[in-house]
Amino acid sequence: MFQALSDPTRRAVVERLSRSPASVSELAKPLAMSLPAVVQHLQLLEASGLVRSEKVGRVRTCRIEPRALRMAEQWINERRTSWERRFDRLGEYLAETRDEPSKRTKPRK
Amino acid sequence: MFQALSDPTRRAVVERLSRSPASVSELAKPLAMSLPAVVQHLQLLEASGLVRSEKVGRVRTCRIEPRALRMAEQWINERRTSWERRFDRLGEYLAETRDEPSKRTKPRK
DNA sequence: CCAATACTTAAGCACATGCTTAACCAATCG
DNA sequence: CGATTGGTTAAGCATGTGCTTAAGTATTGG
Repeated sequence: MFQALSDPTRRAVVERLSRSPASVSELAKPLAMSLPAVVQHLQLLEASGLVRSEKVGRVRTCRIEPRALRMAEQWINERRTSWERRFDRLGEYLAETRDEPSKRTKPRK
Repeated sequence: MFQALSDPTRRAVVERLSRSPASVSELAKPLAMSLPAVVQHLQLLEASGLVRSEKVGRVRTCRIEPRALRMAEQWINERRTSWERRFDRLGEYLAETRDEPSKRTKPRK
């Protein structure tokens, strides 16, 4: 999924789709590349779960899948907050042990 | 930055660093690859701003940079909420126009 | 029905990526 | 000191990625 978001073209597609669903050729229009190239990107986005699409008649309409985005968001959030919590505890520890030399020596185990 | 997060090894490193800072060889230990390979991943992570490191003596200590994570998180969040807001408005529209046939015909243009 | 539209499939190619090994440098340790 | 530890640099290689063009296949408007 991060794999899918790692390409600028695909992020542009996600950005476009975050506004409204669109057909393949609508998505391709602003992108300086051939239509098959765009389709390949869409296949990857769909495989990653970030985009869903369905074909009616001869036009395939693509829309974003917010659940996948939410998962990616959550992964990052967990790592970040995990670190920040640790950082906060360290701050508290430093505050507590300030001017307390007895607690500053040998805090290990 | 998403580029940096697109590799499983690098996500593992971020995961490890989200718990606590670590030296290069500590990071390398659980990874089934040579040390230079790990260093290359670290260089990429550092170039992306996700990780910061400093060398004291002969050991380089790496730590996570939460600001970069926050930015990635925010990018995803914006796209997701943009879509969900649109979705909500559509829901309202449908609710409003329910049982109002005059508004349901020819909404185009 | 015929042609235009909207993709789709397939093959191929250039460059990026993720490794490897070998050789090297600089701090420590005994 | 000389050996070890912790990391760095460089070169090379296999595979992956992001395109391309060419040649399809359905659908649909006139």
